[in-house]
Amino acid sequence: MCGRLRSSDAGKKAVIMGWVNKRRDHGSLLFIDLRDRSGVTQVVVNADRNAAIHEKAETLRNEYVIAAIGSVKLRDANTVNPNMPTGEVELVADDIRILNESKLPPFLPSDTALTNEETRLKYRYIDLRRDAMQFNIETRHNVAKAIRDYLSSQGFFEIETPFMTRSTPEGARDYLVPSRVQPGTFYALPQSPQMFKQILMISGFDRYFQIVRCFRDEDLRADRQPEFTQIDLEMSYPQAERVWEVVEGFLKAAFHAAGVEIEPSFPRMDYDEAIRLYGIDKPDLRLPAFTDVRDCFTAENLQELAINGNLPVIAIRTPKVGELSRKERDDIKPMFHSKGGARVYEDFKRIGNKYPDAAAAIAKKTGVEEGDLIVLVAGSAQAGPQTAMPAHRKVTPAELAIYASAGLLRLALAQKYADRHGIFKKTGDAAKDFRFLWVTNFPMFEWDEGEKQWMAAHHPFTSPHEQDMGLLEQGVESVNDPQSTLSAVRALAYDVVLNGTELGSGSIRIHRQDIQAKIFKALGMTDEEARKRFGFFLEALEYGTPPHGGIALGLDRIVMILTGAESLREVIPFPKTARAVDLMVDAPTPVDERQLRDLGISIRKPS
RNA sequence: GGGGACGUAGUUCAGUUGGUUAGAACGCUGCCCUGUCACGGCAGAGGCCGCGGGUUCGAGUCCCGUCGUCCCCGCCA
Repeated sequence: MCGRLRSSDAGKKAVIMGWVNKRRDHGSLLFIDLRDRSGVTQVVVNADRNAAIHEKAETLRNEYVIAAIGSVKLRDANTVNPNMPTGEVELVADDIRILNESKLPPFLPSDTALTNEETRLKYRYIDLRRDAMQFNIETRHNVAKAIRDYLSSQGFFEIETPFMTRSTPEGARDYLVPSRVQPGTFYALPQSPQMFKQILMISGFDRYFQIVRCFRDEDLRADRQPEFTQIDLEMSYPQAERVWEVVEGFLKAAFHAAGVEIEPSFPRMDYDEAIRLYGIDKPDLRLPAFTDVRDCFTAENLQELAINGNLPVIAIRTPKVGELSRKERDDIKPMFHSKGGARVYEDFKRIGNKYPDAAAAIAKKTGVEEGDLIVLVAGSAQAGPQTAMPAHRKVTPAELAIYASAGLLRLALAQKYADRHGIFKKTGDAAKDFRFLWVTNFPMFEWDEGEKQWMAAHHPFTSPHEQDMGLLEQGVESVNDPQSTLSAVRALAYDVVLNGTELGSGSIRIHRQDIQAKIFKALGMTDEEARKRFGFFLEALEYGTPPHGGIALGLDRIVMILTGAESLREVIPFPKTARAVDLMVDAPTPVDERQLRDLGISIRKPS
């Protein structure tokens, strides 16, 4: 209630409770800013009016919890504070009750400079009192509620699935939960409810959703936590487009709940095109696309520069960076992570001096403007042997190496010079600030050079394209061959991308047991192995499985983008550090020998 | 597994070429102050310079190791 008082409440009696945000002591007149989740109101205590209350108010300290009882008064015109929503009124205290005292916290919620994250995480309950965190958590609630309401209105049932389930060796590492009743065996926490939601389709709940925690034991990033929340959904008999409509619908509702009006439908792009234009399968459309400028050079130019002219020569344009100093140019090279022999030419001026014709052609083709930075990425003329070069794929591995290296550099440059080009700054125009994209037609399989076998690019339950069934048939006959036609099989898989962040990923699933068997075979699994791992699921597929498909979106990431947060930790109340530690509760910890004995577990000491 | 940044008062930071007693702001404590809202004034307390070792007459500063936080690559069906 602290933040709700307005001039219309003037004259009313009020009781407000909250934390002492700030005390300003003027001797016999003192002011208390009282804070709760709704905001801050100024409480006035005057010794002339009530000496006993004033004396008590003088003992108040930051973060004490108090009740202030009094009447709401319009402030005199010269004491109105236009910077706060409650600034036209104040509460004149008739009584102050100290509900609880507080030790001096290591930092104050009202501090302007942000304390280091280690301290914030250890004292998370203090950190969460901050305005910004209260706003993030409130936004999260509003977004989740809007999605629940929207999907419910579209006939989806929210159905829970188990957290203690079966370990599947594919994909991310599992978090394991030992069984006491059956020592030596383990449950796994779900990486996603994938198989359960498909089984729900087989069970006749033709529209399912769940806002559900998922667990993956992999290394963390700013946008990756070991436990995270997905908006998971699945529907029967859909075309991919129908799934997209549903997603666009709930995202519109979710963004509306956060005060942002977006207008579906979102643009669509083939995976191959995303790679060619942006070097990544989650393009940030706010930044310029690549330009392939290999035709701007003569054959002699390319030879002198030791560039392979049969591979793309990528011009990365970063707008409005301005003239770079020698040192700034030198700093570009370390930002470049070369994959498969790709090389960077960061000094475009030098190329301009040596090859003025080429530079002019490049400038024209990229549409460069005054102050834009151009950096070239190309393949080495002495490129090593192409070990895996499926002829069927539109983008070959050698090309991919160049596109991918350039894609990472494009983002790194845009990040580094964000202050100069200002592209990431919010304009207030949702169509510019939030660039959504569907990326479609992912490859079904990717060749794993280490394991010497094909892996599912999405997951093994994804349906191949109807037109590519022939390639699948042909490909399963040579599953150990990186040149196999499996490379050309497209999946009915799709990602929804926002500003370069993958929000979610889904697919139309396989509903026929014979095709599922072929996929497992392509992945190098024998019938026996497939039965062992997924037997229950394969069996279910044989009892009248409807065609079905779905998607899962990261709730944390959606809220992160909506709130402008720099990391997921800002939108998760109790997150973990980069080493997957909870600094507040201090987890994980060793456990008692007795607990281990019950579970039949002994710890192998790391050597 | 690899690369990088950081670690100094409760907090945010400064600390020169290695040189006497390690500073500032905010916060905190006490006193003063009747219209402040980043209130103001006076006085004061507060330091294992992350930890361990080394070089040196002398280390916050240089070297090695280690711990912690953050970012990136790998990894994340």
